[in-house]
Amino acid sequence: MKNRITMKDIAREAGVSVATVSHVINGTKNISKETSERVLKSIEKYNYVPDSSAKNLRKKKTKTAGLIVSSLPDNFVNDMIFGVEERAREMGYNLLLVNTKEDEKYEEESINLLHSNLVDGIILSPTSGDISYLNKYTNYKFPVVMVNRFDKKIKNIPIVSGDNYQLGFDATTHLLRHGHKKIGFIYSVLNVSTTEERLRGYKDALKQFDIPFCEGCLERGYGTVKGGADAVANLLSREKDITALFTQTDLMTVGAIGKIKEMQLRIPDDLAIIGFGDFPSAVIIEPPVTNIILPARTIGRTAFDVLINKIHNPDYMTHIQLPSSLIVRNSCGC
Amino acid sequence: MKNRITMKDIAREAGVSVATVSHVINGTKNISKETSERVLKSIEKYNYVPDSSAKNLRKKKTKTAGLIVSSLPDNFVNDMIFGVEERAREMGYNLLLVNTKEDEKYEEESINLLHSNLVDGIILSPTSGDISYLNKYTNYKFPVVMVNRFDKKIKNIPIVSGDNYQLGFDATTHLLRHGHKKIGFIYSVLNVSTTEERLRGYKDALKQFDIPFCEGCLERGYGTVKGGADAVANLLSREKDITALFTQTDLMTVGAIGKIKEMQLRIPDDLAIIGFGDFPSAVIIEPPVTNIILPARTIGRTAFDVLINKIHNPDYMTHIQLPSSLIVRNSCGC
DNA sequence: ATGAAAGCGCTAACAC
DNA sequence: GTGTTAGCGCTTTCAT
Repeated sequence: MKNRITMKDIAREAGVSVATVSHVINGTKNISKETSERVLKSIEKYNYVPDSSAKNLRKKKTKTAGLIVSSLPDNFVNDMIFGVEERAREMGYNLLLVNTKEDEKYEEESINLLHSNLVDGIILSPTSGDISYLNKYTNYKFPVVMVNRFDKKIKNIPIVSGDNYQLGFDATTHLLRHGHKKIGFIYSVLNVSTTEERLRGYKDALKQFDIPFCEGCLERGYGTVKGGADAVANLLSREKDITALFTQTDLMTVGAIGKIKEMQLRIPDDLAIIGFGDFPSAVIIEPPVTNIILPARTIGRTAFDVLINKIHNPDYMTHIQLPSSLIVRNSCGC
Repeated sequence: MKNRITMKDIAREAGVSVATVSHVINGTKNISKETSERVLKSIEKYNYVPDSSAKNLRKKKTKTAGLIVSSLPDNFVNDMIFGVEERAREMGYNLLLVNTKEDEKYEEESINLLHSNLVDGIILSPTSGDISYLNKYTNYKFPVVMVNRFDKKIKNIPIVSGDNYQLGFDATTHLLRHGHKKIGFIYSVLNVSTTEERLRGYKDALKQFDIPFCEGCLERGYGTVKGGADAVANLLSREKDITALFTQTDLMTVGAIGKIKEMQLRIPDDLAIIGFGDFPSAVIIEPPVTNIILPARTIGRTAFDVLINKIHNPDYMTHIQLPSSLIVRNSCGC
């Protein structure tokens, strides 16, 4: 393995000092055109790229951000990830991706590692566990922003999320307007702001229609197709008079629909359904499925912008809530 | 912003030298139990984490890998990404994710940047463009492995991909066996091994059934739902006697099915379809769609393992081809 | 078993 | 406009 070219080599080759090389690379000082060109030529010739580690050590910045997601990757999460990635590169940052798969311990380990000057800041979509350990980092101003899921108990941490309360309220209201009185709520993770807020919206919508909240209408399942199917089966065997469903992830929505069809129930006549999160095939399913969505890509992009602000100003705070929208198709009864 | 704790601080606190601290952290030398415990205690107390940049500079290794993908992210690519991510973390590596979106120039820039001691190696799913610039890196043994897509022109680069030739052959043969004589082939990127290999398989299958290859049966579209729909419309308006379709990405498959339904054609009676890449809702679509798949997650994981080998041994070479499998449902006519 | 010190490749303050 | 040099925080060789 040939030894790496360093700035010193370039300097020697161009007959200048390393300081000069550094300055022409970074444009940090006026260097005469001739010298500059000579340096550039050597750089070209040797295909030289400044060592990032050395630079990072010296500048105490890495120009990379960490993105830690915890969910089973569904369409929403994937879009959000690519939103972050897209914005990061637009801003000249690299992106370190970590998927904790709801593993709290691994989440803490990851943050600890990234925090070691590996990244300038972290965008975190946390697990449902106890994440108060985060205060350890945010307290002394290591830039962390929460995306999608948030936890108000953590101090000094900006948040970018969807307006999940309104989302829950709107989806439920829509079903209520179609005359449904008993609406199943299928989720995958509890103690997480997304689910909790939607649930709050769901309950408030019920209240507004003077319909009592029924504890048995809540059903938890694994956040996969299979999980959605199982949840529907359980829910329906327990609460026979449910006439509508509100599912919380696109994978579960698909599983739910599969199970409903398998049970020979008709959508939306026997059972109406609204899912959270759009997915490409929603239109071609019979009937086309009504989804309530959040702008995943924008949430990701915005989270990155907020992180940049936080990096530049350690006291920066905000809670941005992006609005949801209902994509009305037919599974809701419309 | 409080100043970062360094090894020096820990050393002072514990009343030892930095060398000792380093050794207890890394277990690189025998340190007496008492000293060791004292050091550990200080580390704990200050929540100290060694600076990664300094460590990387010194060791000339970063324990992070770069993953550069170029495709519009569909189900296959996403699964592959998480396969790489999963394996990376199992092996104690971090993952830098870059999506070039088929932008050749950005791809080259990214590689150049990552190569600057930012990552120990790169897993690349290249654009369709001319990537011979890669030789510049692989020639002097910077570890790069190609995943999914490959280009034999690059020297000294291991490859992990699906067996796309067999995939194309099998999918086409399956359709042929159902009696189809004119099969549309809908793809999104040309000059890329995945498409080219599948096409080669497609042609060979045709040959085996003594059916002449029809140039007009090939249709290119943008790799999205809309792209798939448009491609079908174009294809069908030109070649009216096509009775089966083989689409190359899951998004295009969905778009194609949507368009077919919109045209009031029946699947599989008027038009059979097999798509590449499975997607969660394939089962609940009417009719359930037959897909031919590649083990995306395994491909990702394997690519990472190959990268590790390449990092340890600069001369390591291989071309691993993972087999495809046909998920027979009903859209093919079965 | 522990410590002193060199040096990884770069940036930036300072000198000329 | 250009060069000298200290030092970022760590690992590691060599002493003791």
